[in-house]
Amino acid sequence: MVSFFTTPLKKLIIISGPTGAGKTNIAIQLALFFQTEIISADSRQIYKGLEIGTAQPDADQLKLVPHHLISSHDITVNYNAGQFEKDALEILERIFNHKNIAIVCGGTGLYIDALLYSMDDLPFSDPALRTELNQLYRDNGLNYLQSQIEERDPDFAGASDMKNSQRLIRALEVCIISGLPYSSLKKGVKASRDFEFKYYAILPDRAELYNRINQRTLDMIEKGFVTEAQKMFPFRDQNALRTVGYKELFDFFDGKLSMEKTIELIQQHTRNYAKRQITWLNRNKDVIFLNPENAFDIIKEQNQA
RNA sequence: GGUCGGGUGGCCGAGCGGUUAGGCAGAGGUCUGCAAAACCUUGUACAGCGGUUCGAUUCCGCUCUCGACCU
Repeated sequence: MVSFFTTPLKKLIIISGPTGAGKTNIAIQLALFFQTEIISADSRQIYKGLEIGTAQPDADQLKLVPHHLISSHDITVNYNAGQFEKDALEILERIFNHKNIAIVCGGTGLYIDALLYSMDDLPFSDPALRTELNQLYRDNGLNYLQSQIEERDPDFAGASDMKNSQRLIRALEVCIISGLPYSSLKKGVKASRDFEFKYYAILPDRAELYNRINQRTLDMIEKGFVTEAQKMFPFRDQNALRTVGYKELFDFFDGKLSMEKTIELIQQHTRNYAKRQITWLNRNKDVIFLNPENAFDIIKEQNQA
């Protein structure tokens, strides 16, 4: 029964979409319009020192609107989706204390899903165990991981990730920590959130998107991306630096690539990344796709009180 | 003009008388704590024309073409 005294739910507006679609600007415009704050959902913009290469909002933009989880972590930190879920919920609660609308902006689909739909209560990864499993994989190959999984979690063994060492290692890790099969712990039950959301994806047409990506790469170089990457060179083994742009520039520093080839590869790999993001968004029926041109107006209309 | 090498799918690149090279790109896809990551699916191409052969991308000849060297 609908009550007159039901307090209206707080609302979360998600601005996602592939890299280079123009999310940042739209999110800032919306934040200004709704007088609220932005939580970034980007697995790489979270790191300090990657300002140019991950296209973080610049100083002026950051002054316009309060941002969260931008340049907030040291590059030696191993951040992850589970942590993001916790952090984002916490920040969101603070924002909702005095605002009715909050904005999440970012292209890391897994992080957004974690926030919106929650993750099962699986154990976090244990660094020591993770290192050990990585070592075992290096020494004994994929076959070893596969046979371990077949033993501990036959149901998972039927899944399609049997050639994916990364997923195999995580599954094994969960089996070992919990003493239970990984697949038995994946309940797939969505936690209920005390806010409602609108999940938008900014999506230019493919040719336009690729043009933007190519141009933006050139702009980054112009802004000093090479110098920024040089500073990060000593940290190349950190997960934070397993990132499009930095990887290619590291090869350039190693003398493996010409600058021309480096730029070409950065553009190409960024396009590949964008395509994967689109694939991710496509399968989610909550996602509302919008053109960059009219996205702001439509979102404004759909969310005005 | 002569000699010697080469010409393989959008690109790189093996190979061989009869069997799928492979990689990259492109396209599509997977996705529960590394996600800008990791992984999966997808391409019948051998310069052209003749010849040899049961069979030629692979052998021979010619043509075209690229490169190197010589005159």
